[in-house]
Amino acid sequence: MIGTDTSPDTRDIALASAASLIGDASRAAMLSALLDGRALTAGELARVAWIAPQTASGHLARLVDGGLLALEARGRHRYYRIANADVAHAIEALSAVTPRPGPRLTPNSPPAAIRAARTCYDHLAGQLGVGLADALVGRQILARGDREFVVTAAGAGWFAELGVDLQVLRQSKRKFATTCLDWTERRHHIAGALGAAVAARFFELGWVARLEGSRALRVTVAGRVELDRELRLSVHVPA
Amino acid sequence: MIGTDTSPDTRDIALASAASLIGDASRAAMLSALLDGRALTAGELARVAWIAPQTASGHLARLVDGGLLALEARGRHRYYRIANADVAHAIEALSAVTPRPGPRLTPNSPPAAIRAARTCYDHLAGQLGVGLADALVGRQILARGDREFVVTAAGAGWFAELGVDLQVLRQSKRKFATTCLDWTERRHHIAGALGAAVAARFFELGWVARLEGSRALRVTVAGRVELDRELRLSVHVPA
DNA sequence: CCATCGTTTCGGCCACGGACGAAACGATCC
DNA sequence: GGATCGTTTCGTCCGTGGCCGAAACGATGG
Repeated sequence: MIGTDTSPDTRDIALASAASLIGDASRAAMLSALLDGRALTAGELARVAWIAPQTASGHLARLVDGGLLALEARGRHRYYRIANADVAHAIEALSAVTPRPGPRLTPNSPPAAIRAARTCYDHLAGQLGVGLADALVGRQILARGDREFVVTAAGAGWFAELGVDLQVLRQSKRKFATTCLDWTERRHHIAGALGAAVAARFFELGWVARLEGSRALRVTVAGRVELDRELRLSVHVPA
Repeated sequence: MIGTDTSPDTRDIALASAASLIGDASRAAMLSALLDGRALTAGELARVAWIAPQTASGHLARLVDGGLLALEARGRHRYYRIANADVAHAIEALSAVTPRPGPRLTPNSPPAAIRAARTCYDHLAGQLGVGLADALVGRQILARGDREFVVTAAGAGWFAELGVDLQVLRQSKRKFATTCLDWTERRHHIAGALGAAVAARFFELGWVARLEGSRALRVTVAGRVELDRELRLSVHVPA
């Protein structure tokens, strides 16, 4: 016997409204494009979704109103980005549900490039992200906590060498170094302020570069050399 | 510059279609009612969502077709349940996105009962689930792996005493003991075959009981006594 | 066999909302 | 100031989809 006469739960309509915001092809395309944590302009998002600017504008307003996107006006451009990590996580989780179960067709596994290395919101994910986390834990630069990573005493030096200022990161309001479950690898990688800072340094140092029009990353030759030298971390390069 | 002319990605429409299936008030109510892993009949689900049976039937067919629900016909009843853990996880993640950000209204925190103890798909969650996982790890009955829990040599005896046959569980096709991130506690609890078996034993032993019409659980007096005796685990009882 | 019950199929109504054209708005640049 | 560009607002069209009444279907039970 089920709650025989529970009136419609407000929690359920919250669920439904969030889902229905994502559940439109145009909005899904835009959200998907924002999933790497960058902020894009309304016009760019309109092109991503193949719709007219005024249509995109309407969608974006609804997404902001629903708390899924954050808006930052800069000059005559308006930059939209994913509002917070919860939203990113929900979208990732949704894309993990198999459209059609059973022995139907090929499981439609994600392209090799995106499994090898990508950004998740604003930090590194995929085999690169997971491998990095493992390597740092293995070298006792990080310790794996319950829901977060901790920088060891010895590890602080390593981050300083990398050019990441831990003091600054700790002052931010953001969680320092949370664990984030990777949807292709099903293992944890480093999120939070530390994860974002490390990813930023990797870009600055030219160790990784974006594959255009995708969240996938390419590990550069320099990156391969340095990651192997620093951490004995070898990154598989997809064909 | 964004992927200037990437044609509409099939991955995006998969995301959109999954989300739009959840993004209807009636379907959300039904899915929410099924989140504890039970199988309910079409009629029950119609009452849950306050719609006519024929309307529910249409919704349910679409959910099955979309791979979100599994269907089991038994006599003249048809039982629907959540298709797999990925779907349950996506729904949980979606309900974690705050409908309205910022200092708008009350953060609308989940009711105390549901934070204290509930089922997640088919295993224990909330403070009870997280506390249980912590206690088992603390007593070295379980070891916390990267994406799963492992039963220690000493721990096997404890599960035998509880009445959980690990041999049988290991033969199932299902993952043995995965970690599942709890959306209220933001910490891991025990999912997979082991999580389900432990939850089932807790019900059988009368340690927990369902609060009717909800996923929330009540820890019985017997359960409190035994959990404290076995694991020094004290469960907070909400007012 | 007929009655009943749970469920699904069919048909039709109606509304929500996504699409774009046109136009207004606001910032930037000359 | 005037031209341009990115963006939003307004108005309108139109298709998708949720809803229910009626009826068919299939299993159960007398």
